Amino acid sequence: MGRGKVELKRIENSTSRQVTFSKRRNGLLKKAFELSILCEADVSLIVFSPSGKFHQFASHDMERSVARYRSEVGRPGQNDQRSRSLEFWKCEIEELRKTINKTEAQLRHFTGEDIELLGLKELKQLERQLKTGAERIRSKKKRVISEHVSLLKSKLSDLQKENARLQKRVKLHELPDANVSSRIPEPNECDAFHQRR
Amino acid sequence: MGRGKVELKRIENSTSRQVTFSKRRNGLLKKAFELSILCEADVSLIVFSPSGKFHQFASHDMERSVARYRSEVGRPGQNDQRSRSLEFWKCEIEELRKTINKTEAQLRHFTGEDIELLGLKELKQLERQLKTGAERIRSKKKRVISEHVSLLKSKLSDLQKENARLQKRVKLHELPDANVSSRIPEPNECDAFHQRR
DNA sequence: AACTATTCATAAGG
DNA sequence: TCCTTATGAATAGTT
Repeated sequence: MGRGKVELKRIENSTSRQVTFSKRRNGLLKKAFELSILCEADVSLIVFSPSGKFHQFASHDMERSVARYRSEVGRPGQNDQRSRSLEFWKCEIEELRKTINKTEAQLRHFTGEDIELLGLKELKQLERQLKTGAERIRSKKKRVISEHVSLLKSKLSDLQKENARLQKRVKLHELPDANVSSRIPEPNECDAFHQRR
Repeated sequence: MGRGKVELKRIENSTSRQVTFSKRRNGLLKKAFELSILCEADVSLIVFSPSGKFHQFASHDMERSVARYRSEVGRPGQNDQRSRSLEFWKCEIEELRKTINKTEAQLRHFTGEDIELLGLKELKQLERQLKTGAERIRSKKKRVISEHVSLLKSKLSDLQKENARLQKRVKLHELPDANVSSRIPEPNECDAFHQRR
C-alpha cells in the first residue's frame, strides 16, 4: 500500500521506521477494534515499540483474555481437578452455544430467512406454525383492543352521568355560570389505557 | 474495503459474520506480523472468535509480553490467575444463558405463546413479521413444488419418447413380444426428486 | 474457495 | 506530527 510496495524486512532508515511504526500501529489497533465490533470477537493486542513505548487494545479485558489464553494453551502446573473442572465448563459452554445456534436458526426460519435448504415437509410445518401463531396474536390483539374500548366506554358513561348530575344541580339552584354545564373532562381522565402499558 | 462500506456494528447475519471474521482475523494476524518485522516491534495478539475458537500471534513470546504488559500497567496479577479464569467461564455461561432465554422467548412469541404481557405495539410488529415470514415460505414452497413438477414432466416426456421409439422398433421388426411396447419404467427412475433432498 | 468492484491503508513527499 | 496523493492491499458482496 502506498507508493511502491515494501519488502518484508526491517526498515533500515530509523526515521521512516519510526514513522511507519506509528502509522501501522494505529492501523493495527483500528483493525483490532473493528474486528471486535463487527464479529463480536474477543481481541487483545499488546504492542511495544522498539524504543519501549507501550500500546494496547483489549475489546473486553486484557487480564480476562490472558486468563482465557492460558486456559487455552494449557499452562503447566495445573492439577487434575482443575483441568477437569475446566473441561466441564467447556462442555457446558459448547452445549449452550449449540442451543443458541439451533434456536436462532429456528427464529430465522420463522421470519422466512435461511430457508433455502429446507424441504417441502419443513416448509409446510413452518407455514402451519406461523398460521397458528398469527391467529393467536390476532385474537390477543382483538382482546386488547376490546378491553381498551370497554374501558373507554365505561369512562365515557361515568362522565356522562357526572355531567347529568351537574346539569341537574345547575337547574335546581339556577346557577348563572354556564361553564359548569358544559364541563370538559381533564386530559388525564381518559388516559387509563396508556397508563396500563 | 470491498463492495460498499460497512457500518461499524455487529454483523447480524451469522454466516457473513463468520466469513468476515475469518477474513479479517487473517488480515489482522498478517498486519501484526508485518509490523513486528518492519519496525522490530514486540507485538502480541490474542483473538477469540465468538464461537470460542482461539488464535494468537506473538512476535517474541506471549508470556514475556504479558509480563511486560503487567509491569507496564502496574499489576502483579499472577496470584489470582485461577479465580480470574474461573470467573471468566462463569460469566461466559451466564451470558449464554441470557441469550438463550431471550431467543427462546422470541421464538415462543412467534408461535403465539407467552404473549399475555405484550402490548399492542409489540403484537402489531409480531404480526407483521409473521406475515412476511409466511409470504417468503409460501413462495419458497411454490418454487420447490414447481421444480418437482417440471422434473416429473421432463421424466415423463423422456419416457414417452423412449416408449415411442420402442414401439416403432417393434412395428419395424414385427417383434412378437407385446411386453416391449407397454414397457413400465423402473421404480427408481422417478426418484430424482427424493434423491435431491 | 475464487473473483472483482470498492474502499481502505499507507509510502512517499512536503 | 499532520496533510496530501498515488498506489497497493484488504475485503464485502457475489458466484
